[in-house]
Amino acid sequence: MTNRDYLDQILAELEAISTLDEFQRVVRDLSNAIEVDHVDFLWVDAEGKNFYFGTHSEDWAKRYRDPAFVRLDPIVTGCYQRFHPVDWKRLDWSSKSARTFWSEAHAYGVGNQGYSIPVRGPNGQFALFSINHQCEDAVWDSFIAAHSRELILLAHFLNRKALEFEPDRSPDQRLPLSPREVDTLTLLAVGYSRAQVAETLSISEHTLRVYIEGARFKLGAINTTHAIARATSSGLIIV
Amino acid sequence: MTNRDYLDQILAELEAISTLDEFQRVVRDLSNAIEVDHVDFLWVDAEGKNFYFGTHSEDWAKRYRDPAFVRLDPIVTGCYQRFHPVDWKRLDWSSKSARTFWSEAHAYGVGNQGYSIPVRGPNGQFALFSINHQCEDAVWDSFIAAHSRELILLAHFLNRKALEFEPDRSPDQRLPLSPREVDTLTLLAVGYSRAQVAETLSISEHTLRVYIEGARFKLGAINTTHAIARATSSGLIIV
DNA sequence: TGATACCTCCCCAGAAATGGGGAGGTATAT
DNA sequence: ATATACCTCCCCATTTCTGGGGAGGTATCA
Repeated sequence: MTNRDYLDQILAELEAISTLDEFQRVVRDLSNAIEVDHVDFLWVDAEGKNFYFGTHSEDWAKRYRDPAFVRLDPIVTGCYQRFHPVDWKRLDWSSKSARTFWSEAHAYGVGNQGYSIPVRGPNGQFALFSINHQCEDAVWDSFIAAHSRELILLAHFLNRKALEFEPDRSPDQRLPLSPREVDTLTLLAVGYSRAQVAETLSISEHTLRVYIEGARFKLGAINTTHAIARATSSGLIIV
Repeated sequence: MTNRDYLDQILAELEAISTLDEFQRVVRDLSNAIEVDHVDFLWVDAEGKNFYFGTHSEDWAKRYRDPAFVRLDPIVTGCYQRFHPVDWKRLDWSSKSARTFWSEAHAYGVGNQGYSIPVRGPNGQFALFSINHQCEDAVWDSFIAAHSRELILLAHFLNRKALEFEPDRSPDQRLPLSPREVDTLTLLAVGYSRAQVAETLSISEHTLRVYIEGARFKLGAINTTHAIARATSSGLIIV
């Protein structure tokens, strides 16, 4: 990573990838390119399924493929609601479970320094690109200061690539909601009852039902709650 | 943008910003740095409120501050569900409303070439960084090929900065949902009725109600639908 | 050890949502 | 010009959700 052209080469290599195996290989090679002990890449798709690999041991990786386990990791939970890249030192390690997790990670060979970059996709997909190393704070801090931009770009490209492996849920393949259907769902999503929505939109409640049912059908939802969940999580309505 | 150190300088400048005015100024200066006719930055926060500025005319900008208007722009709608940066030429301009929009944009001084980069925040925040220019296709294509990485990084940093101006909705300030509450909401979000959820979780429907009400309270939601909308859009549950 | 939060169970009545079926008027696109 | 999608209105019976109130056992954190 000392030479910037090296980054260009990695990104070009990443663009060219077409299989998951190649993807894994490129990610693993990153630890040499970046010159850190470990890198890993966690990706949670729109359905909540996990996808993980890196240079850590296979035992450790296996645990990350369990969605329930992942949510125990303070690093993941710490980054999930955030946007900025995070140095692991800055996370909250005060709780007992967090410290347990940390010592367990150590046992699996995870080093003392880490830096994670969260990136997100359009339907709530979540990618976390992390680098991990064993060294002193000062060394690490200056390393991060020097390379954070390259790392961000890498995280961005890794996420983009991961998205290509997701089954297609593009908007073109969905029936688009009509304006009234969007209005209806939007108001329902902010807690209005059907009567209130009908009044707000100045239409009869009967008419309203037509929209709700239309939206349910288009979204493949079996009830209103389901429709709201689908519409919000796919960005069709904004709450 | 010919010199890469220039990018570093811009990013450093961006980091140091603390007011919206400075932010606007830096964004506008980008058109010189990147050497294009126009740049603009649209940002939709977690509540759906818009935030827009750039080098386009104030009249044009005014329209973008209306959330309803923004959703008419084929560029915005085209990027909203996507992840990759998009060249405007590749968008769907076939519909009449899209063409109307385009000719109107021209009347406001928008050039023929454009490139937009969508980036997202943890709670569904959406940023769209666009550059716009008047030139021939070949010139534009090679320009984009040369600079797409810098532009992506810029979009990323602009979004990060914009998030700093958002009122704090960090997870720390929210009451966390209990595991059972998450289970409950998750199953409701996939369309289960209360009876089905109770059966799935092997608890009584009465108990289930306690969780639903607990979750509603914590999310500040006035009914279940509202709670689902909040939970999905803030990533507390994954659908 | 005490506070706090979590999980679990129960009743009842009123309010709201759902399912199914039918129909006319208006834009817009091909 | 014709098809397609959208917007609007209406009834009835059944299922589902909501509001309010009460209570005991367990884990965790300070």
